[in-house]
Amino acid sequence: MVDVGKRAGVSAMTVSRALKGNASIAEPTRRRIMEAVEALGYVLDQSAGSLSSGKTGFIAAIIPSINNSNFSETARGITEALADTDLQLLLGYTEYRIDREEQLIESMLRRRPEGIILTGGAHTDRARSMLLASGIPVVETWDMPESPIDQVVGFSNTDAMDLLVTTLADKGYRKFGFIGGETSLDTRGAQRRLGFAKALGRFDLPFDRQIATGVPPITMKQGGHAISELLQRWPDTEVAVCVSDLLAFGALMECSRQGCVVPRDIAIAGFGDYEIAAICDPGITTINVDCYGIGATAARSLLSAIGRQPTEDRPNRITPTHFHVVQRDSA
Amino acid sequence: MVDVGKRAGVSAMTVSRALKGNASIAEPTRRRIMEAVEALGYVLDQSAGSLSSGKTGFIAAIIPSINNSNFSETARGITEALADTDLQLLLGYTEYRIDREEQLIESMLRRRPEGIILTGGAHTDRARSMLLASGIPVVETWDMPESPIDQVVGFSNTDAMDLLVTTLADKGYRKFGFIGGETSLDTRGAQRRLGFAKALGRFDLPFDRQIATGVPPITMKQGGHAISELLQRWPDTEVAVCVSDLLAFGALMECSRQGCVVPRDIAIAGFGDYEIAAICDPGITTINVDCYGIGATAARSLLSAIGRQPTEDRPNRITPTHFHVVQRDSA
DNA sequence: CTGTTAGCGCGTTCAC
DNA sequence: GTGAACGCGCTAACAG
Repeated sequence: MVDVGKRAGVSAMTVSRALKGNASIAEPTRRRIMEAVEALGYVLDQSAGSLSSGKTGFIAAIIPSINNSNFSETARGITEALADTDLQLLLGYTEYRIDREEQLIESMLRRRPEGIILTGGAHTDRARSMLLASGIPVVETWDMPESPIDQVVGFSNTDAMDLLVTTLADKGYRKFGFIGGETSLDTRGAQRRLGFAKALGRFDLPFDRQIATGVPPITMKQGGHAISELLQRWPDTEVAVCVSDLLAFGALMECSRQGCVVPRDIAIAGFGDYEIAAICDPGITTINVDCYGIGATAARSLLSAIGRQPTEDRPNRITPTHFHVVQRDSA
Repeated sequence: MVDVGKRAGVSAMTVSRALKGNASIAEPTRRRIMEAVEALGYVLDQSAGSLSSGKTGFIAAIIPSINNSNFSETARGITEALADTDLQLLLGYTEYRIDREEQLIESMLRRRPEGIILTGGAHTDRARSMLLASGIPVVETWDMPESPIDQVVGFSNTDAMDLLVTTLADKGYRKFGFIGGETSLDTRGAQRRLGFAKALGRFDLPFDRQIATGVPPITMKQGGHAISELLQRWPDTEVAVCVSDLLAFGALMECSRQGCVVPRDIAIAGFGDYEIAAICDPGITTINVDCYGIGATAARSLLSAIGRQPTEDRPNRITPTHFHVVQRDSA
């Protein structure tokens, strides 16, 4: 930067101001500086700038998996909301492991992000205390935690699944099966399972037809195995409710292979409203949870919290996001 | 850090050494320091550390879309390869826009990454010169560029598609259709289209049955529209070759809705070997391109280049990655 | 509008 | 095995 200054005949300070753009610089000076910058191929060193200014320009976000379009949509929402700012997204993924989340939080905190967005409300104690000690705003998403760390932008997975099952029961289904993963690792899955039981409980229907199929990430393939197992153990099941559309799709295809017609022989429902749910034949009845909106809203909340946003409306600590049933042909 | 030192009765310097772990510290001292760190919830400030040491600990990677499992697998490969190092991934996505790539490269270069991984070989001139000026190792992936910037880990999209089409022609198909996107934006798609024409040219078969369906990201839905258009314009088409499995799947489902049986009435082939290609019914014949391996190899090449890896074998500037046809029932 | 001074929080280097 | 001085490249604050 000093070199650039020399070449343009000004001090490093003036170069800094010209590059930031928000200070007043004489037009000719500015032009000379820009030319020097071009000629030297100079790019600002933000690590040094952050140290000096105390602002790193980072927002950290942690999602369970990068390879799941529900969560990557949330990441897209965050990115878009940050587009007009000079903030940069530091993205990490946990592969659904809470211990990896803790590591990730620590390594991100080392970069001194100005805010952090998490997925879910389940964290290790150490993670919680590091976040608290950091003093930066935190947004938990995709959940309605009982004891939030700071802000929340999400929905109750239990309520959402409850709504879906209630809708199906209202349509006349009585013999429900549930296909999910090992609950220990997939906290959102566990909550959905709870919603399944809760809804059926209200209808005085049994909710013991449950298949647990491996640890997250849950794959389409597991859906195929699970539906076979479900139908083998309880052949008269009327509807299989899956913890995600990916599982539902795998189940659907397995049925197709076995010559079992959906929804005539068995109905199938999913969760998440992935692209595939709308495209496959029959389309999958599911819950849409506005993944993109969760990310965009979480990012905007963070921006208000760090005073980078005109704070149109006072950001609530808890922002519930919308979800709704999408009726298609599979159930 | 000074505070931690005070609490433990040592200088900040000793704290720094204790936290890095590679220096020799008396065990009792070390324990006192660690206790103080815990008590204060202290987390190292890496921006300051980088400035001082000249190492930021960042590796930058840019992919077209986070919401495409081929590319997110590559990102996973990179992450895994970095797992045993103290390097952190700075991930960005361009939404398939070369101008966004340029912006992204600039904002990443500001963070002074120690290496950078790009997708594809098409970049703006300014992007190229910034990368060159930065002096850091660059790896281009998912392509075989004619004039590489530095290292390359990838394959020829043209050759891969050529192989697929040749395989299909060998099986007896003669009337080929092609479904892709607007070539201007999707460079890899354009190369695949070229491979399609090249292979058919060798067989003296016509390659004019081509549908272009919108700009990337190409969705499953577009596959449905495209196959309808293809069959309307050229009803006797025997096989529809799609630029990606997502398109192929959309086409497959549209056929299913129209009561058109695959592969009896029309065969369909894809590209990328996405999870869905193996699960759907019928399974999609496609090209597997080892997405994960591309990422892992690219990251390892970078590690050697920056001397963070024992450089087992001299990293070649050009590392071709493997691809192969996966035969399933759709074609 | 532009320059000067000081210091961000660490790691490097050298001394003890 | 530990401490002190110094500087990384930049920007905040204050002059002029």
